[in-house]
Amino acid sequence: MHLINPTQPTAVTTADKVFEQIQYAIVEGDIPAGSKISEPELAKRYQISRSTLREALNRLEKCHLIERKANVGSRVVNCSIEGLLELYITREALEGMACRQAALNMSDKEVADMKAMLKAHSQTQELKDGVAYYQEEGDLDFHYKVILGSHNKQLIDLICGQLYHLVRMYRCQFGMNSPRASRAFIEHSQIIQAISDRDGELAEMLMRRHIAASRKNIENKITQQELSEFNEIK
Amino acid sequence: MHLINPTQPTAVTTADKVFEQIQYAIVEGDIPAGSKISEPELAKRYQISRSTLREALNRLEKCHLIERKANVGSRVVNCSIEGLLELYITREALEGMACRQAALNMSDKEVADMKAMLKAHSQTQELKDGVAYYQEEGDLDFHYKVILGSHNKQLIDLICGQLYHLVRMYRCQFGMNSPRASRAFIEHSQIIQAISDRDGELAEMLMRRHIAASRKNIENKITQQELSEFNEIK
DNA sequence: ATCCACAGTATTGTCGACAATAATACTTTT
DNA sequence: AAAAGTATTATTGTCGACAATACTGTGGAT
Repeated sequence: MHLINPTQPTAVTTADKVFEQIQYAIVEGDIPAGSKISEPELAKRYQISRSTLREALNRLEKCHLIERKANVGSRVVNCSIEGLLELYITREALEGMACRQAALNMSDKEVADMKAMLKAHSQTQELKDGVAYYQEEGDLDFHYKVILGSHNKQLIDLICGQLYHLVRMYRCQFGMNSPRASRAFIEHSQIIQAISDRDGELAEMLMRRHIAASRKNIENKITQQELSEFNEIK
Repeated sequence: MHLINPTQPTAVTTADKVFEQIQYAIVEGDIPAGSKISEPELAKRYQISRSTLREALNRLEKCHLIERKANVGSRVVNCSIEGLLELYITREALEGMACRQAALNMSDKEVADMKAMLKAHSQTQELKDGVAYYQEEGDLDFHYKVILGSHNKQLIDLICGQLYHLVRMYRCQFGMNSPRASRAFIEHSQIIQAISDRDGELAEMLMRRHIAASRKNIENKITQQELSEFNEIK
C-alpha cells in the first residue's frame, strides 16, 4: 500500500484511519468505481458507527473520490475516458503554474535536492534499463517536489490534496505503468534545468508539454485498446 | 445577500441551509476572519444540533473558508495579502485553461449568449458612466459563463465550487469595487472575441493577462494603503 | 520568581436511536 | 393487463448523550 502523500498529515482520529483505508480500497478498485455506497454496510465492515463513517465519507468527497446527493446517497466516482482527459487538462494548468512558481520560489537547497534525486533515478534507470520503475515512485516523487517547491498553499492543496488521489485511481484502474520512461526522464531533467535557471516561463511551458505528452500517450493507448477490442469481436 | 453561484444546487437539507448562512456570514465578515469557531455556540445560535453543524462545517472546509485541526477545532481562514496573491495565481492558471477550453467547447448558442450579455453590460455602463456597477455582478457573471463554457467538470468544480467563495470573501473584506471598470470591459470583449474565433491559445493568454492585471491592481492598492497608513502614524 | 506537574474544565470525537425522505412492492382502477 | 396511487421498507438526515483529547489555572519544587 503506502499511499505516501507528503501533504497528508498522519491520521490521528479513527475517522481519519477509516478514510485512509476506504481511500485505498477505492483507488485500488476493491470498492468498484461507480458503485453505490451503503452507509450501514460500510460502517459494519469497518466496525465503526455511522456518524464517524459519514465523517470519513466527507473527506472522500473532498478529494473527489465519491459523490453525494442529498437524501439519496453516495457513489464512487466513475472512471471514464472523458474524466481522465479532463483531469489531465486540469493538471496541465495547475502543475504548469506550480512549476513556474517553483522556478521563482524554490530555495537553492530544494533545487539541489531535486537534482540529487534525478541523479539517483538516472542510475536506477541505467540499472533496470528501460523498465518503468520510474513511473511508479520516481515520477510521483518528482512531481510532488515541484508542486511543494511552488510554496503556494492554494496550489499545493488543490493538486496534492485533491487531484492526485484521482490520478492514482486512474493509474491503478487503467493499469498504466507508462512506457515513456526514458522520454519522461529527459523531460524531467529539462524542467529541473529551467527551474535551476530560475526561468519560470520556460519551466511552465515544459511542464505543460510533459503532462500533455502523457495525456496524448494515454489517448493513443485507449484508442489502440478500443481497436483491438473491436477486432476481437470481429 | 444573493450569493448566486450557478453551480451550487439549491439547499434542501438543514445542514445545507446553515452552511449557506455561515458561508455568507464568513464572506461578509460577520464571523471575523481568523477567529476560532465554537461548535456548541454556533449550534445554539442556529438552533441545530452539533452533528448537523459539523456537517455544515465540513462543507465550509471544502471551500477553504475554514480550517480544521484534529482534536483542536476550526478557525475561519485568515485574509492575508500573501493568501490573496496565491489565490490570484491559482485563478490565473485555472481560469486561463478554462478559457482555452471554452474556446474549444462552447456551443454557438453559448457564445451568442455571452455576446448578448456583454452588450447589455456595455449599455448599463454607458448609463452609469464609469461607476463600477460592473465589477459587482457583471464581472462575476462573465467569469462564470466562461468557466461553465469550458464544459470541464473538474475545472468547474475547482473554480466555482471552491476558489470563488474565497474570491468573494477577499472582495468583501478588502473592499474592492475595482476602479478598473472600463479596462476590464475592453478585456472582456477581447476574450469573447477570441472565444468566438475559436482561438484557444489567444483566449487563454488574454484571460491570464486579465487576471494578472487585476492582481497587480490589488498589489498597488495594498502598497498605497500601507504607505498612507505609514504617513498617518508619522 | 520561574518552571514544571497535576487537577479541573471545556471542547472535540464517537456512539446509538429517532425522524424524514426516497425507493420498492402491492393493490386498485381503468 | 397496464398504469397509477398507496402502503411498506430501507436509507439518509438529525438529535442528544457519552468518551477521549486538549486547554487552563493552581499548587509546589527548584
